[in-house]
Amino acid sequence: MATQRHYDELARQLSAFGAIKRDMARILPHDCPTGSAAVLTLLKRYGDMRMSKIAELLAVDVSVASRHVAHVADRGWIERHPDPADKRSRILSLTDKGWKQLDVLNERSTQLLADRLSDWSDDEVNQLIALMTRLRDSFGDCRTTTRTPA
Amino acid sequence: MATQRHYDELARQLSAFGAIKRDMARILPHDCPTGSAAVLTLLKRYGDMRMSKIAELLAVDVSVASRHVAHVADRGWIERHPDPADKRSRILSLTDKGWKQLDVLNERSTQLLADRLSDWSDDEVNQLIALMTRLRDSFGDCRTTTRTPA
DNA sequence: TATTGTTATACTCTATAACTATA
DNA sequence: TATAGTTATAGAGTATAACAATA
Repeated sequence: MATQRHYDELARQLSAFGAIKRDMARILPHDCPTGSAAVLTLLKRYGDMRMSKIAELLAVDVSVASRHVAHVADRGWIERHPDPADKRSRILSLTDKGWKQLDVLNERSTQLLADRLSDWSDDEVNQLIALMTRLRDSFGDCRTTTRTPA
Repeated sequence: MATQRHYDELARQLSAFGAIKRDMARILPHDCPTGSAAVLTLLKRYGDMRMSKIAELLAVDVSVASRHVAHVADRGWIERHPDPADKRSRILSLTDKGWKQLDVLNERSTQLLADRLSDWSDDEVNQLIALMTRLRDSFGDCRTTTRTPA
């Protein structure tokens, strides 16, 4: 349990983090915005999956995931195969073009981070990753939170 | 200098952080979106300042800051006084209504964080804040980064 | 009836560019 | 001529709700 002062500071850091995300977004090819990149990255990391799983991992509504997926499918980076076990569902999988696109993304993000984090040690990066992971866990499935009225 | 694997993981955490920010946004009054809340919070923290300073602290373009500021000014939460020393400029300051709005924001965000971070120690929160602050410093003024073409 | 996924609509945030007023 | 700030426009991300197809 932390103090009020800490909450203020954390809220401020969270708010200011947008600038970092925008910095990362600026290096993306302009036909591959952050939503598309996120879909490709998840498929690379976790393998084939269905729409609903993508939405869960992105922590967005299924309708949002559907849009991002449609965009990368239009570019030929993934394919949507009907699930034999449930014809309502579609299984997403990376194409060869998708893997090539991932190489581009990977090269660019690595270059950016190598530049920005040139004076960070392995250990520091590990600590940050660990704490960020824990924070995400603590927030859990955020989408269920009820919006407070004015 | 960290390894490729670390970069991947950090990029993933950064991407997934949006869910946390959206969770925080959901508790806001609907006439006070994140941009407005950020302006009020900065004025509370750093005191009166001009437009350009707000934009710098938010790490957004001045046009964006101008919109957020106009919104909170329309609600009567801040006032824009002409700067006697430079009539092009305007100095922003919180009104009594603004301070009351900040009380509301503070209560809500504290409640949310107290819930989400109930099992975090003071020390852990401090570590996270320190590392996030350092990360922001490492990225510096992100807005100058050149966009890469497709 | 319930669930998977798509689409239409609306809102927030953001950057670029054109513009006004002042330095 | 350069700078502070405003506004119009456009693009990306998101959520809600209505809908189609299938379970």
